[in-house]
Amino acid sequence: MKSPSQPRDRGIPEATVARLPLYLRALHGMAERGIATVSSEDLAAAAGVNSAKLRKDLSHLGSYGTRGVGYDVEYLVYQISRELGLTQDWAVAIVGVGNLGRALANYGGFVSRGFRVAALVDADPEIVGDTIAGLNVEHIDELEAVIKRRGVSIVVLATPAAAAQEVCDRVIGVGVTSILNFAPVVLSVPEGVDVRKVDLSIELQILAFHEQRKAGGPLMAVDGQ
Amino acid sequence: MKSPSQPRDRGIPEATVARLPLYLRALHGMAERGIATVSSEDLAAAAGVNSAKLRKDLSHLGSYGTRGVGYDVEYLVYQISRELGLTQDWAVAIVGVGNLGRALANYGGFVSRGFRVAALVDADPEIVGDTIAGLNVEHIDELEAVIKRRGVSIVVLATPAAAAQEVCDRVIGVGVTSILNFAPVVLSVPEGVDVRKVDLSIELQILAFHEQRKAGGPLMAVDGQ
DNA sequence: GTGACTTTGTGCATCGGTTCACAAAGGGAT
DNA sequence: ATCCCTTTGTGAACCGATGCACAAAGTCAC
Ligand SMILES: NC(=O)c1ccc[n+]([C@@H]2O[C@H](COP(=O)([O-])OP(=O)(O)OC[C@H]3O[C@@H](n4cnc5c(N)ncnc54)[C@H](O)[C@@H]3O)[C@@H](O)[C@H]2O)c1
Ligand SMILES: NC(=O)c1ccc[n+]([C@@H]2O[C@H](COP(=O)([O-])OP(=O)(O)OC[C@H]3O[C@@H](n4cnc5c(N)ncnc54)[C@H](O)[C@@H]3O)[C@@H](O)[C@H]2O)c1
Repeated sequence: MKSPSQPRDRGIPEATVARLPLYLRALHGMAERGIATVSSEDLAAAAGVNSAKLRKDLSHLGSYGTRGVGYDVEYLVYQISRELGLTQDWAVAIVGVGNLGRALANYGGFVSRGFRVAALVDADPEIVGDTIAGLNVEHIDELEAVIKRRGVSIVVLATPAAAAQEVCDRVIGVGVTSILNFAPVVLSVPEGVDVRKVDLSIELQILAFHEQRKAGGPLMAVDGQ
Repeated sequence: MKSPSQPRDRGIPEATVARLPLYLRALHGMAERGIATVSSEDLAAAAGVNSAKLRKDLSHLGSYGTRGVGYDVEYLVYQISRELGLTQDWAVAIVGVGNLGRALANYGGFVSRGFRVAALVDADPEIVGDTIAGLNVEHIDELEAVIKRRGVSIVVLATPAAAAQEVCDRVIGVGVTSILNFAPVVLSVPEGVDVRKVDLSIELQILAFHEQRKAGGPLMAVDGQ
């Protein structure tokens, strides 16, 4: 059923996709330090993963290594970047310019990859019209217009939880299919829309769970229940 | 090999632990709206998961439901909170009080669960001594002293990448074993220390990957390679 | 009390992901 | 040109997580 001339699978496992940015970061560091080639062992160590996993991950993109030598750093950077879609630049809008939205807007780490903050949108008339990180904050009434005008394809939600679903619905209404959500709510979206969530509070709760285990775990049997 | 009187397994799967906070959030919302009992079906919908998964998750904590009825909301809130260690309060230190650290310090969402921001620490003499969110920013030289004095058990790292490993080593040196890392570096830590990382840029890259697939996926075959 | 109905808790098949371990591939020395 | 050494790419076993499907358990109406 499958032509043998097909070099790539065109179906990269989700777990692999999530690690590619890690490899990319490690490779960038190596490129800066003038390292030309790297073995799977070394790259895996730099990315904090097992070397067999790294090799299997990379094998999903194609056969870009040289046996006995390793991987060419520059070439691998290019291949991973292309696979992730970082060879084009992505216009991102941040909706909700409060504590968090502001921090994100001022963050330089986005631009360094192919992401460009193209719009800031808020509902508070006090904030609308301000210039933050060189961008004018636009009114939420303009949401749809701004997204279309600036060619935004990824929306970052940093509004209060109560407003998140409504904003989400509206941006989906104008064709956005990629959303990064910081509000502590489960967004309901139609098929075909990707939502990734970052929830600080959940991370802390997971840490607390393990911390409790480490500290009082074995003791807890005393209460009998 | 296993006593049947043992009510709980004392070995909750990691995937389950990661979802418990989600259930807890949904339950809190229901408690506020005066809902007394809830079925696995409804709770699962509110948390955005499959109901069989929810039931299996909860079954790891014990048998807290009533067949034919569902789960008592208040009781389940208590059981999950206890399991996650949220019945005690956790002192958190934020190291690196820049854009992001400030946003975190001002965020109310921590306190609402059992987390209390107990200390802010930075290296910049311009910032040290300032009061942010009602807390005095302390100097990084005082790091170890502050952690011990305030009983900090969870550290949030919001320094630049270059400083993260050093700060990490130092807090581990005074007994901290739970770290939430925002800096884009792989931290190397000894056995027994938990690190969770939040990396914005990785989330965007994952979204970009899928966005690219949706947009140009089938077209990409044209380049032949 | 009885029977119909609801909903939990879980055994089981399945799936995706991880890890091991090694044959195949290539480079470089002689 | 041949051999040795290094390192990749991957088959296969393993492991944890998911989801189906249903028997067991409990409620509620009468
Ligand atoms: N600050 C943090 O560290 C942090 C951490 C985790 C999660 N969060 C979550 O991120 C979100 C933002 O947090 P924050 O601390 O920046 O809150 P914030 O109150 O400082 O900012 C929210 C901003 O959203 C704007 N807004 C409100 N309704 C809007 C609407 N309908 N459309 C557009 N903008 C609207 C407000 O005017 C405000 O500027 C919240 O959901 C919060 O729970 C924040
Ligand atoms: N701001 C964001 O939205 C964002 C998003 C993703 C990741 N990050 C990461 O989070 C970290 C912080 O980002 P930011 O935007 O707040 O940067 P920032 O430069 O605004 O803040 C960093 C702070 O750390 C302090 N610092 C430097 N060295 C220190 C040391 N050795 N000990 C203690 N404090 C020290 C600095 O004085 C500064 O106040 C960075 O690693 C960044 O890559 C930030």
